This record gives sequence, structure tokens and C-alpha cells, in this order.
Amino acid sequence: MSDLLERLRGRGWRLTAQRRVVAEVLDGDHVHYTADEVHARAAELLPEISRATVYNTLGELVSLGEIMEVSTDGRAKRYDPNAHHAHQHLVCSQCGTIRDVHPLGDLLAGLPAEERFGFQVAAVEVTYRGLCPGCSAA
Amino acid sequence: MSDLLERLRGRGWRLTAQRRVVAEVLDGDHVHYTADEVHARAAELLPEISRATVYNTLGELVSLGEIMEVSTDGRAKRYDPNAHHAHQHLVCSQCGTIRDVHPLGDLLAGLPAEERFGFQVAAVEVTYRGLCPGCSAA
DNA sequence: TCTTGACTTAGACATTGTCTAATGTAGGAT
DNA sequence: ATCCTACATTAGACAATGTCTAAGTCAAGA
Repeated sequence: MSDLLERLRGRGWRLTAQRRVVAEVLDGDHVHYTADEVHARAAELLPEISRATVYNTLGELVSLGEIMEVSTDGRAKRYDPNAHHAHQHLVCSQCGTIRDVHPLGDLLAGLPAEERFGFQVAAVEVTYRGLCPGCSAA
Repeated sequence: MSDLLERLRGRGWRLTAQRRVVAEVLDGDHVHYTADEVHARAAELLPEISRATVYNTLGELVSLGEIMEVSTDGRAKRYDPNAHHAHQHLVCSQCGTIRDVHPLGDLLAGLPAEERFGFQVAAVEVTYRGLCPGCSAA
């Protein structure tokens, strides 16, 4: 993630303190924060950062393909920095925990031509749901 | 859908005019309205129906397993009356049109044990995305 | 027909996200 | 090193969607 900022500067991005802290917050594996969670964590590093900037920055990172938008619960969207490796999500129905997972096979191939209704099908999103170890124990 | 009301009465539901019109709006194939769309259509049949009642009724129908909640765009949730036949969704990336589709094979089987992280995986939701015939022509 | 608890209503409130006008600043130009 | 300016940030209003409450209404059993 550290070279992300360099990549973006190459694309004409200005390197501001705000964008740096947003990128820092999103660094890591299995990170799936909502915009407001990103804002709260960014504000610990840069207290005066505004909500609008966080929303703007997240939107730009999505447009540039650097992070992915995930909506697993119909509530707030979450942002997944793991955008360069195809993956799907496994969500706990109880506590909402999200894990990145990698199913086998070509997921697009499962939809036969006669079920495509003339669409040019380009992508597929899969969300597995179940109880995480903690919640199934309780 | 017409016997839905009878089924629900059997479960102790009061049959009110409001619930009747909500059920009527949800009758049909490939219906995927938002709560406010349901409200608007219900209000054509019963002008004084309130938003709260529509939200309540939709929530109850979901709890009872009579309709399904679908969130394909991170915006408003949509409600799918086709809850008794397993199916997935095909969404136009341009105009948002939704079709019910039936992929082949056991979708849960695609997730190997070592990718389940101890979860008890119970369900899987699949959203195919692409351009519908109208939008790919334009 | 009466009664009662479930249902409905209007509208306040909450959450999440977007937009605008004013101000600030990164980074190239000088 | 300093200046300029287009791009970035800010506070807060606004918008869209959803939830909650208190008061009034009514379906259906007695």
C-alpha cells in the first residue's frame, strides 16, 4: 500500500496530508471499513480531516481501481483495499465480520447462455453467509 | 401471491387494507421495487397508506420468508416476491434493471474448506453484472 | 355489538451520503 | 526561494433511506 501514493502521484494526484492518512488507514489485510470508520481512524492521525474529504478520497480510489466498494448488508458501504486480487466475501450473519475468500472455478461460467437474457455479462460478485467461529460457539 | 394473504392469516396476521395493497403491489414476476416504489404504487390503490406501514409490512414479510431483500447497488434495498424458488440476480451496470436468473451447479460447493475459516457457511448470494440488451445497443 | 390488542398514522429523528461556496495549499513556474 | 493557480479541503446545508414514538383506529374474537 505504501507505493500506492507514488502510483497515484504518477497519475497526477496531489499528495496531501489527508490523502496520506486515508491511504494509511486502508493499509492491511482483511480491512473492510465503512466510510465513517475510515473517517474516525483518519481523524486520530489528522484531527481536522473532514467527512467530505474522506468520502471524496474513497470515491476517487474506487474510480482508479485501487480499492473496492463492498455492500454486504444494505447499510453503509465498506471499502476493501484488496482490489488487485480477485476475491469474494464471507460474512458472518450474526456479527457482520467479513473475510476475503477465494472460491474455485470460473464463477461466470455457471450462468448458462439461456439465462443471460441478452446481457453482456462482465462480472460476478459472490457473498457467502454463515456463522463465524465466535458466533457459532456462543 | 393471492393465497399469500390466506397463509399469513393462518399465522395470526390481521388482514388490513394496507397489507392487502402491499401484497398486491408485490404480485408478479421480475418485481424488484424499493420500499418507496412499493409505497408509491400502494398509495395509488390506497392513498392514505403511510410510509411506516409499508416499511413495517415489508419487514414482516421478509421475516416470514415470503419475500427477499436484495441490495444490488448499495442504495435502497429492493424487495423480491420470488422467495420460494432459489435464484440469483443479473443486474445492468448502466440502467440498474434486475432479472432473476438460475445458475447451474451447487454454488456453495465452490468454496473449499480451507477457505471457510471455521465459518458454518449456510447461504450464498450471487450478483452477475453486465449490460442489458438496451444499454449495450445504445 | 363490544372490547382489546394489534395495526396505522404523521412526523420527528437517525444514518449514510452528496453538494456548495469559501478557504487553503501542492507543486510547477519564475 | 517565492509566487501562482488550479486542485483540494472544509463546514455545514441538503438529500435519500430507514427507524421510532405516541396517539388514534380497527379486525376479529367474545
